[in-house]
Amino acid sequence: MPPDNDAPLSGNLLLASLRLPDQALLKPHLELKEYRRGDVLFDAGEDVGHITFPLGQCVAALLIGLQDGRAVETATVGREGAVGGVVSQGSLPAFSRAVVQIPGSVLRIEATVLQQVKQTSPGLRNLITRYSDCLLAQVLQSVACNASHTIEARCARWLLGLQDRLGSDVLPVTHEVLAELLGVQRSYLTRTLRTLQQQGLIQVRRGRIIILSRPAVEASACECHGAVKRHFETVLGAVYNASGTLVSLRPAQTGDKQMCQAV
Amino acid sequence: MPPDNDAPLSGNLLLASLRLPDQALLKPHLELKEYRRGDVLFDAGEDVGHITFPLGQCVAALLIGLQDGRAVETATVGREGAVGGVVSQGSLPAFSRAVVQIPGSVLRIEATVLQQVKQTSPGLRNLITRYSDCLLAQVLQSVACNASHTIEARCARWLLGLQDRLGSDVLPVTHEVLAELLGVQRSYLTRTLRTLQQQGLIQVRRGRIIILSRPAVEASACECHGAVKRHFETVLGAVYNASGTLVSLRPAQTGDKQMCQAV
DNA sequence: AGTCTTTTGTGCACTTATGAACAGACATCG
DNA sequence: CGATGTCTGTTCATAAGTGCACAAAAGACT
Repeated sequence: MPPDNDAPLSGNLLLASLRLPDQALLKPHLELKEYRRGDVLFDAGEDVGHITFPLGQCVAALLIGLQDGRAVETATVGREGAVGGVVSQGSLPAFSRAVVQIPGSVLRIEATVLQQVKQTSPGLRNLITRYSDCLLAQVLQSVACNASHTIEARCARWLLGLQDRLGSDVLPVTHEVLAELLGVQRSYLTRTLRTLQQQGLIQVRRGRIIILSRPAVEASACECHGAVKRHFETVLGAVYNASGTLVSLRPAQTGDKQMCQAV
Repeated sequence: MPPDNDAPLSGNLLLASLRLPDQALLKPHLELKEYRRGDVLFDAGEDVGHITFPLGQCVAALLIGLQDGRAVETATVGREGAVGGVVSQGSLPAFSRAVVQIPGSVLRIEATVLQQVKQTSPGLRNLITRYSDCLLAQVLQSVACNASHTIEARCARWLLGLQDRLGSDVLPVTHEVLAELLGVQRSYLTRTLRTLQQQGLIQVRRGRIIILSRPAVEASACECHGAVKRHFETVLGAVYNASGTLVSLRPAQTGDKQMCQAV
């Protein structure tokens, strides 16, 4: 696996937000890979060898497997983030499984190498800390969401989240897959989607869900999507376009450095 | 708030697991405080000024407030952990609210000071990173748990978690409070507790729940409590006594250092 | 075209949980 | 002691979601 020096760092918003010198530090170590739906980046209990940065439309999910065989999604990660030892720094066994949901390409770097580069780059340390905080926020919100909100609201929330990451109205997921991720019954989810369709919010097609009116979907969704989005804005300087899609992260600022000098 | 140099570091398992030189670094900056039930350590959106280490039986909860006024618990933290910018390093606005659930004393340190001390102590950096990972694990598991498990199972899980932290069979909580934390209806929770009592697992008293048979409660609980406990064991070297209570964390090891040199 | 597989739609019995209301029990404090 | 406030027990109607079974539709493949 020879490092790919033409790696398109700009395809991942975290990497793109780094200053050029920091990007240059990482570039020689980044490896470009393709993944297909269902590919497992790492499994619970395994050592996380690499940090993976999804590019473009690629989306991965962090899953927690339960005894009854189900595997519930705890976080979604697209080109706005990274997967693998983000918090644990890659040196601890993973608690969750990471699975590719929407196929695409990624850049990845060996966890140990990333640690070394971090030593020399306050900007990188700062960025990863801020992203860690956003990842935690996402998960925290989901705890409350799953405890309190209806399947309809959670489903709408999930659709918005995927749209943000894909930048497309056409979401390539089956009812089956979505039901599993949400941890609910497939047949009930079908009915829920049907309801949303009848209200004109979405269109259900075999293997894909098409968002017709994002504002209407937002109205059906719980507040959780918005709450997490806001945290991404304040902490990572996330910028969204008119249709709600995440387009960039604010580059690291001088003031930020201070935060992570010690880290 | 003059530093308290007689601070009983041993009352918090994280602090106690530090080597003596690291403890000495922190000691002059630690402030001993008392908290009562309901005291708010910080609120969502606020800057987190301090990292707080609960001592003895003191327990705090991280809450996510929802639009309908409810506030659901996303994590419980007792003497095994710390609250406040654990992941964000205290330099970012909090996403959750931290509220004292079981009164008691804590040690706390200013976030900026902790950052400075971390610069000089690999052992401390390592410890906090490992704890961060465990905190995340706890939250990840709760996402799946809230999506999939019945209130009865989740309630039993919660009772076990509190017992671990208190080291006592008598849990001082009202139905009202517990229902709010779990994000469920109080009247239904009362029924659930009644069921558990009829099975001889617990005893319900005004303002407290008494665990009669821990093994039986474990059997009623979902796997989530065990899964998180196991992660604490592997990552923090948590040690439990015969009755299941968390008694200590493995001191930092030489090999661990490597992990966080960069951080 | 026809066959096969995957995905979606729907029916039905049943369980889990909500929401609201109210009575009774307990504790505490003057 | 009696008054008061907080907790707990229970009821009832209703909503939300499960679990299973099977039919119908949409693609995919010869």
